[in-house]
Amino acid sequence: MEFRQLRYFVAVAEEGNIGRAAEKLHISQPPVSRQIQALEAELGAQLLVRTPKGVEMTEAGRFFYEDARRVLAHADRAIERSRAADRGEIGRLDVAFFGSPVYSAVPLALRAFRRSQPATDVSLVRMGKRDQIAALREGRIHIGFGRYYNQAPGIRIERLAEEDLYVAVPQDLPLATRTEASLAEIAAFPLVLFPSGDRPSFADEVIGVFRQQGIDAQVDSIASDSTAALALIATGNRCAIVPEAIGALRFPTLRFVRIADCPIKAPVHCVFAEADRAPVLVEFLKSIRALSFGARINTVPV
Amino acid sequence: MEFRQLRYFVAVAEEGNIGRAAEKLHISQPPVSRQIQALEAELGAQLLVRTPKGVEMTEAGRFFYEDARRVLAHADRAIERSRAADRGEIGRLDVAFFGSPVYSAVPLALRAFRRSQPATDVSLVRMGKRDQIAALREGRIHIGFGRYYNQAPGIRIERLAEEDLYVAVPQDLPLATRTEASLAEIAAFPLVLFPSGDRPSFADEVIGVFRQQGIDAQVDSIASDSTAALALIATGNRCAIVPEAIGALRFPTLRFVRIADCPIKAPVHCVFAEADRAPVLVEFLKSIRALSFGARINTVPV
DNA sequence: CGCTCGCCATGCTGAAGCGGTATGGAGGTT
DNA sequence: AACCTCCATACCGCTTCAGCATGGCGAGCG
Repeated sequence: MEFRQLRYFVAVAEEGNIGRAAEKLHISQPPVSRQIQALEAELGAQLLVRTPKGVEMTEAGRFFYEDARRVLAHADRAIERSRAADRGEIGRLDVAFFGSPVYSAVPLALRAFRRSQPATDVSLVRMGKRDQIAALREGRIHIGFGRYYNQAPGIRIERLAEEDLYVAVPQDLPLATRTEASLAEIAAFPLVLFPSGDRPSFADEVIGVFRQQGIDAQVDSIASDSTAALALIATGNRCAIVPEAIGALRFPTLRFVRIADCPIKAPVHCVFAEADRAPVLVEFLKSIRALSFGARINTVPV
Repeated sequence: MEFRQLRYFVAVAEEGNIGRAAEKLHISQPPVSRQIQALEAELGAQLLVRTPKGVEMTEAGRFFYEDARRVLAHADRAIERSRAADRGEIGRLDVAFFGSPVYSAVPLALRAFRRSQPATDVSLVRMGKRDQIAALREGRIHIGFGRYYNQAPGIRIERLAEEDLYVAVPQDLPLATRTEASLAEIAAFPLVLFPSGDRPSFADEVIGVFRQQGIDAQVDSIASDSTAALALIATGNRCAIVPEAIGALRFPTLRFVRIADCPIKAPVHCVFAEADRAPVLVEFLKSIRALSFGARINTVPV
């Protein structure tokens, strides 16, 4: 069976006349007759009864007509869908994240993408940074979000945004009422670092800042992630250096104070496989590159 | 787009390797490569990425693979359905009836047909005998049931069954308690005939019987149909000659008494267009010809 | 580092299928 | 009875397909 035969048959069925159908198909009449005959022969069923006025469908013909139309329509849809998939308009984008970007850059990026490609699906999983690289290599994810990545062959790292640093302090400390604090003032308190796990991490950056400034910071503990760190601080008499995005976590007994003399910012990076040509990824990258993350992230926390 | 391309692509997608797909398709490798290329060119989308180990589907390829499978399956179903329709296994049978056969032969016939071809649909409409002939000619119905038909060109009339005649009498007449009655005895009462409308009819037959026997029957009235006739009789002091099938109508104040010396029976005929080759009709005729109507119709009425 | 192997793409050839023109045949109409 | 309409058939180029042989590319191995 061939699509040609379906198209010819549908035309004949609708015209009730082989000659007129041939005209509509912009070919001559004999090929239409022959293709219909071949079709009937293959089915082993008569589809049309030839009358002096033209043709009429048999019961088998009526059934086949309905199906033929559906098959043709289905085939057209298949073409359109594959093109849409090629353009990144449909399909699933698999995204991984690690750490506090989940509070800021990740939702902004996903929202922008789903707005530009509303027919796509997005899956989002938490995944350590090393795991993200492995998953990218195996094609399990298209893109990962996090703060600090090591260079890796075949993996592209792009900086999306930078966030100012804040210090998270219990509300009963005098520092909590200030609008700004200096690193030296912060160093008076035991410091909670995070996250534990893959290096380098935000914890390393924070240590580096104090070292660079020649300030002797006292490390209280290393929490697994920012949430755990804030919970620890809420026990009192500790503080933590956090990226602005953490302000999204509104612990009732904590305050976030801007660090006045901080020489660094907390970056947000995305990682993806250089060789990945998945249209959804291409479209996603377009949409996040068009985004201005800074403007929205820098809404004042707390 | 061609079915060949869909089949080739599905094979390649499932094998992940053009050469192995070609083997499975029992052709050589180059045609498969070329058809896939042609498909990709037509879609304007890359479906496969060529790797040293074989091929992998792109996102567009995965979408197209799913659709291609469905299109092929749909096309196969279309073939099967048209064949089934050709065998009379699916489709709709349009049936008309007139008069009391609706109480006996029609349900038996329909039941037998739906048992042998359970996937078919049946529509049933009441229609006068002349209308039936016209509807047969225009293809609006496949078959009609009734008692008396005039010969008509192109229309085939087949006798299906014959029913004994009974007299319907009010229960308060002495006749009502008898097991048999003679035509002469019946003629003592005013007679309700039916139906009115197209001739010849059962009313003509009943009149003919009395005339033939030299009995002077007294016609009370002509009812539109058997139900109306029975309702009239229930008013008292009248009776009607009815086919056995009418016994299905169990009016509480009526009795049905067998006619001892009746020289005729009431036939049930079906009519259909000689030229009608509709498979559902062919199958329906097979199933009713295999039926023995008599045995079941002659269950004792009342 | 070069060799080999596996896989896909390409060029060429013979054969099959498709569409076009011309024509025949059947049935209904005037 | 002649004509008309419509479908089927015969024949002819042309396109397209499958097969064969070969080339190119990347991965894996010695």
